[in-house]
Amino acid sequence: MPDRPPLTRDRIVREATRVLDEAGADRFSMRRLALALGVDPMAVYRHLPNKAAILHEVLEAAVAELPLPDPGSPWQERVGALCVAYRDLAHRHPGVFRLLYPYPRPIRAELVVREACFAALRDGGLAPADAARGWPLVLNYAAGFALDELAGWERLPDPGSDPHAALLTGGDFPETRRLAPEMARADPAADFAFGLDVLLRGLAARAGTGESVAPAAPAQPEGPNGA
Amino acid sequence: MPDRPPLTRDRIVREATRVLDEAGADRFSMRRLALALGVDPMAVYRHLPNKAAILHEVLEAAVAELPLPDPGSPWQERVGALCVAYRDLAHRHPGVFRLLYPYPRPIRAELVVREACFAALRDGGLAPADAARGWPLVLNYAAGFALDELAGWERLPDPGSDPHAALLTGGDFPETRRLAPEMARADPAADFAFGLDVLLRGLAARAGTGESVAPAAPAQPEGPNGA
DNA sequence: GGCTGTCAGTCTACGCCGTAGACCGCGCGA
DNA sequence: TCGCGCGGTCTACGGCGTAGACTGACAGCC
Repeated sequence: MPDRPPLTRDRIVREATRVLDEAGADRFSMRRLALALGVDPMAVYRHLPNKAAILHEVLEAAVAELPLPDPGSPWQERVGALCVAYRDLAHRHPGVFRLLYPYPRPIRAELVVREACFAALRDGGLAPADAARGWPLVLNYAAGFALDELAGWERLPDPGSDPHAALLTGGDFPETRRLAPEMARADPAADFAFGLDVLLRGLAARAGTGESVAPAAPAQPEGPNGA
Repeated sequence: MPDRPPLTRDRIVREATRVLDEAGADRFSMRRLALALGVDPMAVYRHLPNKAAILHEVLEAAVAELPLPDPGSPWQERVGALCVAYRDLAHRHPGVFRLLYPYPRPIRAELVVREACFAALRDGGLAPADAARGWPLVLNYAAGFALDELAGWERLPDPGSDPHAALLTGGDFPETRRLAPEMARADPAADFAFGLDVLLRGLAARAGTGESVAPAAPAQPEGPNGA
């Protein structure tokens, strides 16, 4: 093993990201990672305690890549920018993103993204409780959309076609059949814009009313309520 | 191995569902399933070709459990009922649901659910293209919300607390800190209703305009919301 | 020089995993 | 009676994550 750059936590995380994106999560193994690093599988354990820790660091690093919206721009633009950032991340790191989305543990780097989202929603006039609820709403939209896109790419070929089309022949699905041409006309950008538009319209409408769904128990006499 | 009920595809799928929900996806193995069935691991292969096929059938069976909304009720109620059905499914089959959501292959049983959703959205006055786009929007909302809930339960204890709270101590997150009490007041039902409300308001507003984002070709510079 | 400790990386081995392929006993039609 | 297919079993292979012992290079100190 001549003149190989020394193993570092950073190099491991970067290489793991690459392997994950190129090979997919289920083909990612310690042995494969070590091979890519030109190193014995056990060498990695000098720097990170186990496979789970490696994956966690990969996710942290990926989320840390997310650009934050300009706090000076209007709140809708900021929410939109966050969604776009998530979608771009999914395109850049598909393997990582598929791990990230249903990931059960909290990610440190996500805090700043959340903070930006909260601030935008508050500026949009949402009551505190609704701003708190808005974050998963926005995140889930962007992430879910991106995951659908990734699944579609994976499916190939004929990217525009409806994945269920082949199954349609049996049953009785008039609406689905009617909408098939719409779905075949793949325009992810327009689709994404549609969902974002619906979300923002909904949030704006909600902010307009000034109301909030009453919390379960009136235990707490409601803190800072007015914007 | 005395007087054991005969192995059938159905029994395998049912037992696999149970094991998956109780042990989680990463502890689900052919050997564990076979043990639960009281049978040699290889016996299962007489009925289903491999592990992936078993998981696929488990997902099909789970999705087939989804109740369909009453086609006579108003469209908003129907969309809401679909979301609730997905959430209930997640509660009933957490292990399965975690597999279901980012699942890349199409599920036959989902066709009827999609059909119901399309019909509701069309009845809500959405243009065909938007009805097609609305389905993933609605599904992703319900599924994403349910996944968040599952992750929260898994995390335990102190279910109401913000998972990031412990990480907050370091940085500067005024909005997050301000909303912390809101987030600690866990009321999933109200949270779910909020998101649904936002979604339905957005969809209704969108239907009201009668407009639809133009499909790719005529290079309309931007949708109603430039990102 | 030798002695010691530390650090980076390697080697071996264990117990899991999915599943290919040979095998076995039984019931049934001929 | 025979043969055969069907349901189930056994053995084995290659790959997995990682514990634990090991090796060599180097630093500090006498």
